[in-house]
Amino acid sequence: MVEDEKKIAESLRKGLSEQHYEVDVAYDGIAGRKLFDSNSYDLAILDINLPLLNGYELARHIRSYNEDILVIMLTAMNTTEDKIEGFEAGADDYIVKPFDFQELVVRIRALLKRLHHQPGAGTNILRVGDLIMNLDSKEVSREGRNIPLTAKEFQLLEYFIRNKNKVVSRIDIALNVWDIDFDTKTNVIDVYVNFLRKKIEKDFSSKLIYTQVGMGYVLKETP
Amino acid sequence: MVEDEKKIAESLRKGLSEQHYEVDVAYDGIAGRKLFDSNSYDLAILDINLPLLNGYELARHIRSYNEDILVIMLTAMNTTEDKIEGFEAGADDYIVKPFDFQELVVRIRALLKRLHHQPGAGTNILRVGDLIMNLDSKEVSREGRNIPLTAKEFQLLEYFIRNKNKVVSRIDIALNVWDIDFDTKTNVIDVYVNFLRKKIEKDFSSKLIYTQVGMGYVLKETP
DNA sequence: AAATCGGTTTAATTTGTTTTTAATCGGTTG
DNA sequence: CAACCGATTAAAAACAAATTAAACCGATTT
Repeated sequence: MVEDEKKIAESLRKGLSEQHYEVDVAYDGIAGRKLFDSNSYDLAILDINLPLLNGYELARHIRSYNEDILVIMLTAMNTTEDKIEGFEAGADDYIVKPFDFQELVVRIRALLKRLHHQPGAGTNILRVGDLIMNLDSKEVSREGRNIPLTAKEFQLLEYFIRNKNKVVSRIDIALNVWDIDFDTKTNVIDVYVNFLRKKIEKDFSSKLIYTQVGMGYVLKETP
Repeated sequence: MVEDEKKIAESLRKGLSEQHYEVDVAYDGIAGRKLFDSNSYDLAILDINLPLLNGYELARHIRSYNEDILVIMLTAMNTTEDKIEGFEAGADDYIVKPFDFQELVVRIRALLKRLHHQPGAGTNILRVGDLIMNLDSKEVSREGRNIPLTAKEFQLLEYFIRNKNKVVSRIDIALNVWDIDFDTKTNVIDVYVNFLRKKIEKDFSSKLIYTQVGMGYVLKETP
């Protein structure tokens, strides 16, 4: 928590400790930044009007180093513009003072429940944009249209989806989809990528599989 | 969105559509539940005082069926008890009417950014000043603009970044990026440094790669 | 047991991009 | 001012990927 009004800081720290949260407190922006740089936190509660470095800048600093840390802005500044700036700096929530302590606690809980929860963990469905893969029924569809795939095509696509936005090399693919070692002699992978492209891209409006010459392939949604 | 006041529902639907969100609307709790049972949504916006089935119950229904769907309560009920009940029913955010439409939009965005983001999937990112290199997606950007690099250019830049502020000799580069021994006959390195400079410095305000005559090159941020 | 079928792999060709070479230009230094 | 070092450019060579057709393989049918 970074909060320069020591009374508020202390009462919050006490309250949160009682809720079994571990809290470190800094009283100005620079001290807050130091804390974040040398520790590993789940969540940050930031005032905006802080000495030395304001809450927006501190939020941006935290965001640039770690996308996972949750950020709550806690401030008296209550115009919509302030809130928008707060969220743009990377905040996950924005609470206006004065506020009820209980509300802070439930909002913290709501955020933390998302932190270590793997989205999609319960389901056997993978998706990238409008492409949907059902791991149980082994069905794949795009724009609602069903696309029949063979076993190898399905495995390859599953590998791509599980590594979406990440360039995977032919060696990665060979190892994980074909269980073969480094073997330059074959071009099965290229052929299968071509098969997949024909089925999941041809007749559709947007590309999904991109070639990075000399590096591999990457499956990603067109923004 | 489940909202029984048709005027509000319609104006929100219109506004969100303009933000390129796809929105379905129901005007009572049971109709809302039907929508969720037969569709696959990312996010729900729920009023609390709804005919037939109230917002808390609907939120609980959604939660029991899918932990991933984000839920925003949007209601005139503004006591702390109401909020706590909303969050306990599984809400991710709670907005009190009347509210500014812009605030709703940024809060939706803040939630959605968490939805498909794999926490802990520590993104492999290197940065020097405003230059950002993503080792997973193999993307490089400066000042937010994307800069496509070829495989060798990428490897060379990665080597520079990993040795930032350090003068690296051509021999170092040859050894680490080209896997070749000291071979005066070639000038590939000079050519590639030139390629890089064209892509990451030309059209940008500051230099990054400096030549140390007789010693090598150094990548550093201009202070 | 042969023929067929779907799926997988190999091989060869075409196409496109990247990498390397080599020659020239330009500035700095002894 | 010439020798040297690096920058720049264009063209050649090398390489990587896309595409196509045909061969192969195993399961199933005839």
